[in-house]
This record gives sequence, structure tokens and C-alpha cells, in this order.
Amino acid sequence: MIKVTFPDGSVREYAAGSTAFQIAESISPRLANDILAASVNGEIIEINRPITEDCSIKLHKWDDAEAKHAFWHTSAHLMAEALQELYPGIQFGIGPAIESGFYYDVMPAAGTVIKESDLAAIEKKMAELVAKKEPIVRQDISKADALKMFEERGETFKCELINDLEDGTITLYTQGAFTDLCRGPHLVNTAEIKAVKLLSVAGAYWRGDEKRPQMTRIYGISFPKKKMLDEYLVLMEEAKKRDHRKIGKELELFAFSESVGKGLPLWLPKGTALRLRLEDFLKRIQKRFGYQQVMTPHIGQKELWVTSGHYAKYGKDSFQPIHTPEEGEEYLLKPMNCPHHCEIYKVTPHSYKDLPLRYAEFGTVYRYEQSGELHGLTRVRSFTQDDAHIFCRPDQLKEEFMKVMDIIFIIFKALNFENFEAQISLRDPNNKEKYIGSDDVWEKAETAIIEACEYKGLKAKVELGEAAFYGPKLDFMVKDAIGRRWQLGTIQVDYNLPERFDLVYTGADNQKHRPVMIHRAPFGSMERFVAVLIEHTGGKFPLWLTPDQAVVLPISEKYNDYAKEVAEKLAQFDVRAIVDDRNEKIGRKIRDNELKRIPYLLIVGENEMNEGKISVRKQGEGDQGVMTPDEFATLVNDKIREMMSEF
RNA sequence: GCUGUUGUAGCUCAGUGGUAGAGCACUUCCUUGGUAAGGAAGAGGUCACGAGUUCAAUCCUCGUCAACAGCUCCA
Repeated sequence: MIKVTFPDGSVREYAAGSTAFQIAESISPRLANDILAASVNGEIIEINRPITEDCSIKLHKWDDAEAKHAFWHTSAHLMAEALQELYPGIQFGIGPAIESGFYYDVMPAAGTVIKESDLAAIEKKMAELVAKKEPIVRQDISKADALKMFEERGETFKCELINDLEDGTITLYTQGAFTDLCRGPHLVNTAEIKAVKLLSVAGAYWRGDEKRPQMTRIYGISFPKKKMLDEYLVLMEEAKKRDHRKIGKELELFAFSESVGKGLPLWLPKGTALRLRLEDFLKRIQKRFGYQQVMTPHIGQKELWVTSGHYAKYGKDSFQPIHTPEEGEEYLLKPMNCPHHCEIYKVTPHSYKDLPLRYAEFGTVYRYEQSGELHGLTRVRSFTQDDAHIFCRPDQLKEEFMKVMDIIFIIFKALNFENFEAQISLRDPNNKEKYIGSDDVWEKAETAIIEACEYKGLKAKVELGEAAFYGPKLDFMVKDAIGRRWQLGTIQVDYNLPERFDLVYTGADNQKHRPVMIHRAPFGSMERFVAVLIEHTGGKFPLWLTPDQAVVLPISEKYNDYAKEVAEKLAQFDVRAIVDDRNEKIGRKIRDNELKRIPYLLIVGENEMNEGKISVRKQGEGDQGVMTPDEFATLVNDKIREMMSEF
């Protein structure tokens, strides 16, 4: 007999060799029917694997990530089985479950291409296989046998994987005619997979290496019920409606022009209004935190970038130098603002009493991103960082770092970005030549960041090898409408640039000392931040940010002039209202998404005009009563002030 | 940069080897005042660009540009 401990702490006894399925069955047949996988002493296993010793157990139903993982992993195998039948000679790479769904990297036989239009046929084949209700069988195999087996099948990719595995830990999973090298765990039968949708085909490099062969990656998702798939697809459709590229076009916030060049966004009047309000908001906070605004040119001499180290590292992959009539003279578009700010620091001598100095600039930078990387406003070639550089004494570093964290928290709170993730990016200890600066300096900087996060109680994921080449950083990520992660705020500690630019301050001991530098951008870039903001709000911006706060609707053309009068009056109070005087089209215009996103609707007709008033409605809240334009402006401004005073 | 897909009216898209269509938007008129109304007429497109095949190309072929999905990158 073995003792099995359940999550609630209760303990039951079962015969040795019982399976999770049998254990579930002893609780209720329904549970047994629902479970897809089980955690036994922390290891996730199939529900038909015999359990031979005392353990703690957790039974996983579909709602658990562990169950979904097994489900999707099995779906990947099922797809592979279908591919094996449909494409003789196909080779397999890896086929894991991912956050939502699964994929398999495959290499079809030479001359064969799998296209998006082929997916339906593969889905059909998968459905046929599911109907066979094939059990999935797990089998241990020695390394030598595994190699022999996959070599015979000509599976060079699998052999490479096996070579990296340790003998004694290798397992195979088989369903029907398909056997795959796999650690598991899996479902016990493919029949559970009731609904499959293959989503897309893409190229993916073998083992993520640009220099190795590109395989065909097929993405898909599957569910235990058809209805769940339908709901998922509807959800994805909904998410696509929040795409910032779509809304940005609809609301006339920004645009791109082939003539200007790809990745170079044009901010339209409304988008600019929105962005300026964000900038003003941050400026207000920064003023309170002791920042000073500075301004610097968009170009700088080549030597500046040689000094900073950027030229050697990125010169070839960036916008090419600007030449002047002067022989040998070269300027570069700035890929960042730091060197300029370092030069500002150097203009005057500094005492330890002056520090910290905080220079802030909304600085536009230019980076030649790979063409395939460009993406709406989230990844562009010219963007404006809400940049600042803090020059401080080493003993001030931690406090300054935490103050920057505070600014980021204020901003995320103001905009309801609750689901952000923090990531501490450190150096790759095995690849130190990728970075500039001494070990000592790196260790100090990395420690400072980790301690600051601990002090602030921020749960941050630590990633090795993700640091900037000049220093470690703390990044804040937010997801977009369809779950892609984007880095927004960033705080980076830098001991290297002060060294390279020979920045100094005079200490209490009358000696020269090296300041530490913090790079930081709470928004990250205005472009990316606005993009993510659009996706979070679906274009319904909070009152204080929205490009237009109200729309004035005269109920017939007799009141057009009065409507315009109202809008002008409101403008005097800094409330932006647009007049929609196309009276005969009111119904249609209202249908327009743009107007639906404006928070206030002001209706004017005979009664209102005679009394010098307006009827006020608010999106989602209905009638707000009849009032004068002054009163309305006060109402709006009070709400904005209330919001601002919170931060 | 790589793999795949796409490019037709302001927007969303249909379509054809014989120089183009719908819905919405736009203009004018009629109807309707209180809020996602209806009717009539009209304007609007070198079918991304360049070359080739053809009697004839928006459609077939190749190239270029741009966009989309993913990979790789990301100061």
C-alpha cells in the first residue's frame, strides 16, 4: 500500500501501482472523467502511469495550466502523426505546447512546401485520427537504441536532440503509427482532442539559430470541446478589433507613408494631442522628483559614438553616417540620448553636493531595425524616448533607482496597467565579451538592482544574458491585445559611460570621483506606450487623455451656430469638443466608432439654446443633466484635476 | 534579414485573360427633429510599381516596394 496526500492535506491509502485515474475514480467517477494529467511529487505525469511510492498528488482538470500543457503537447503529436501520413519523408524537430496552443517544427521532404492553404487538409486528417481513439503508450529506451531507431528513420534533427540527452532519461511516446521522442507528459488517448484549429504556418530556425536550417513551424490550438474552440476564436476576433494599428487609423492618431519610409511614424493632430498630454503628465511628475528638462540635437559627430562604444558595436547595422562638405567629417543620427547628456554633464564641474543630477528629455532616436521586425507603433525606426539620465554618487544609487521605480508605479497606476511583469536582465556569465566594462562594476550594478527590487517588494523575473551591452537593467513588460509582450518602462544602471566620457565630481575629500549613471524611460517610448495604451483601452481613453472630450450635436441646423458657440466657449476652458453639424446624418455619424469613443455627448436644441445651456450625456452613464457650458467645463476640469491630484 | 501570405474606391472587401463591382463613408435633393432613421441621384479607381508572355494583362511569369503572421534580432 502507498500513502497519497491530497492538496487539502488529507491522506488516503491505495494499492501500490495505482494510477491517478484510479485514485480520481475512488473520489468520483466524474472527476476521473475530467482529469487530464496529474502532479505526483511535483512531477507531471499521465493519468495511467502506475504510482509506486508514497506521494503528494494533484489531479489536473482542463482549467489547470498543467492539464492544458499535456493536452496541447499531445495535440502537437497528433498533428505530427497526421503530417507523417500526408507528407512522406517529413522530418520532425520539436513540437511543444505553448502559452496558448502548440506548434511543431517540421522539415518536409525536399521540394515539398506546406502552405496555409494546406492546413484544412491536415486538420481533417487529425480528426480522422482522433476518431480511431488511439491510446498513447509511453516507453523507456536506451540512448543507443533511440539513436539507432531515429537514424534508421533518417530523422537527423531528432538524433541531434537525443545526443544532447542523458542515457536513462529517454522516453518515447507512441500513438497509432507515430512514435516520437518525448519527455511527456501526455493524455492517455487522442480521443480527448475534440476540436482542433491550425492557425498559421511560419518559418522558424532550427534551435533558434539564424545560421541553421529554417524549418516550417505550424501553429495550432485544440480544446476538449468544440464550443470552447468557438469561444476562443471569437475572443481572438474581439482582440483583433483592439489592434492599435486598426484603431490608430480609425481615430486618425498616426499613419505611415511609403514615401516617408517604413517604420517612420507620422503623428496626426489627434495622436499628437494624446501624446502631448502623456508627456505633460510625466513632466509634471518629473518636476516633483527633481528632474530638469534639457534638449539636444538629433545628430552628433561620429567621434561621440566612438567614445560611447556604440559605433564599434552597432555602426554597421544602423542608419549610415551623414557626410558634410568637409572632408572626412561624419555625423550619426542618434540611436540614443545618453552621450549628449553626458556632454551636458561635462559642461560644468560638479561637487558631490550637486548630485544627483537628473536630466530629462523627450529625445527622438533613430535605429535601423530589421525590416521584418517593424510592427505598427510598437517597433519603429524613429521613436521618442521619455528619456532621462541620472548622475549620482555610488551611495545614492539604490535610492535613486527606487525613486525611478516609484515613477513607473505612478504611471502604471494612473493608466490601470495592472498586469505588468518585471524582469531583471543580467549579463550572460558565459559570454562576457559581449559586454563592455569590468566584472567588478557589473557585479555592483547587478546587486544594486536586485536589492532595490527586494526592498520595494517587486517580484521580478531574473533573465541571464538579457542585459544591455553597457549595463544590467530592470524592464517592465505589458501584454498587448493578443497577448504579445512588449517592453515599456526600463531602468538601466551604467558604470561604463561615465568611465568612457570621463565624468567626474569632486568629493568631500577634494578628490575626483566617478558618478554612476542611471538611464531610465518610464514609458519606454512614446510610440510603443501609446500603442499599448490603445490596445488596453480599445481606443476609449480616459477623460484626461482623450483627444476629444466631447462632441456637440445640434438636433437640427437651426442650432448649428449655437453648437459652434458652445465648442468655442469650452475651448476657452481647455475642454476640447468637436461639433457634428451634419444634422441629417446624426444617426449614421453616431454609429461611427470614433464618436462612440468620445466620453461626452452634448445635445443642443431649442430649449438649450434659449437658456444658454447644453444637455449632457456620458458614455455608459447616460444623462448628466442640463447645464451651462461653463458648468460642464468645470465638471470636466474638476474630474481631471481630481485624477491628477491622486498622483 | 529569413519563411509564408497579401496589395482592387476614403474604409471593409468581392471579382474577371477582352481597360471593374458591393456595403459603409463622401456630395446634392427629399423625408425625419431629442439620437446607431429612410429614400433618390451623383462623384470617386493607370486594380502597389516595373518588366515579360499575349492580338489583348488588374488577372499569367519574374523583379521591386509596402503591409500582415511567425522566426532571428532589438542600443
